[in-house]
Amino acid sequence: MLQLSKKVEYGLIALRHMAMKPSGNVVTTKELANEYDLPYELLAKIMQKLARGGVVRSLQGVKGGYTLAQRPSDLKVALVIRIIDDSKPMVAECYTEGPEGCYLFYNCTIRRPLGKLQRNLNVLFDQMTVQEII
Amino acid sequence: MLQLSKKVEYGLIALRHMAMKPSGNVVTTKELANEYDLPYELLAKIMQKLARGGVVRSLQGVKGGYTLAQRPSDLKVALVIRIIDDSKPMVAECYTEGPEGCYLFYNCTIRRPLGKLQRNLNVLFDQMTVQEII
DNA sequence: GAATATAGGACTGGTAGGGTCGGATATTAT
DNA sequence: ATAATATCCGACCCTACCAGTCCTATATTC
Repeated sequence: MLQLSKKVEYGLIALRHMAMKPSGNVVTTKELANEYDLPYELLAKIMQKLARGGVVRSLQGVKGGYTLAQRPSDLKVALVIRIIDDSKPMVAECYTEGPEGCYLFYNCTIRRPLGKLQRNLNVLFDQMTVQEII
Repeated sequence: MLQLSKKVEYGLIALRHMAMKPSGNVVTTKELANEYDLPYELLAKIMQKLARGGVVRSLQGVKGGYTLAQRPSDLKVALVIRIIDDSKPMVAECYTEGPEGCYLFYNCTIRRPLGKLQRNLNVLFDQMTVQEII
């Protein structure tokens, strides 16, 4: 359906929330889940991914939580998608791999033309930062 | 994963094929399936949808098949997606329905910002025609 | 050491997408 | 007429993926 996954949505909501607080402010998953009524455990996983991806910094322990590891103006939406969904936002899968990825590869007549669309899409996601979604 | 469905891909391949033939040329599903090694029955369904959607004209019977019902330069990729997938290419589902569609609606903080991205995406798909993918 | 936070593996359940099958209908050619 | 060949269309399967849950381990604070 060509649609962002809920995970990405939740991730963006969380990052936006953090971006609106003063820099360095610690936010817990619980707090986020309550505030936006998101499933806690799922959100927790997302935050962990964002932490592994270097987008947020995690602090363990009783006073722990997450802080933004990058300035919102530097944080590209494309990166968030890549981290959470383990993939670039792509129009067709054939843009990742070579001939192995798609049995149509040589027969596929729309790969090249769709590339144009793909590039435009990339630009879109690569330009938009978390700063802009505040 | 934010990716075009295979159905849409197949549909575009078919339409491109037809667009390259002289106008009015009749093409059968069988021919298309053989040429591009696509699953016949699935492609047949897609062609039927395109016919119902007014994108191609169907001719039944032994000498039957499909012809383009619109000039390739008029045929928007967005329309093809809408017809085949029964949906607009959307970033988030909340852009279809009102508050009923999404329980987050009022809490959702990214709807408005994502709208910008959505509009850009719409422009992309609305501008690109089948003519351009030849 | 109790409380509370992240870390992360395992599992479930629903749904949509890709693909298949069977039969009905229309048209042409023999 | 009837055989051949095309679209039409409903029903079905099956697999993969996604959202969501559960449970346990680990780190940190008080």
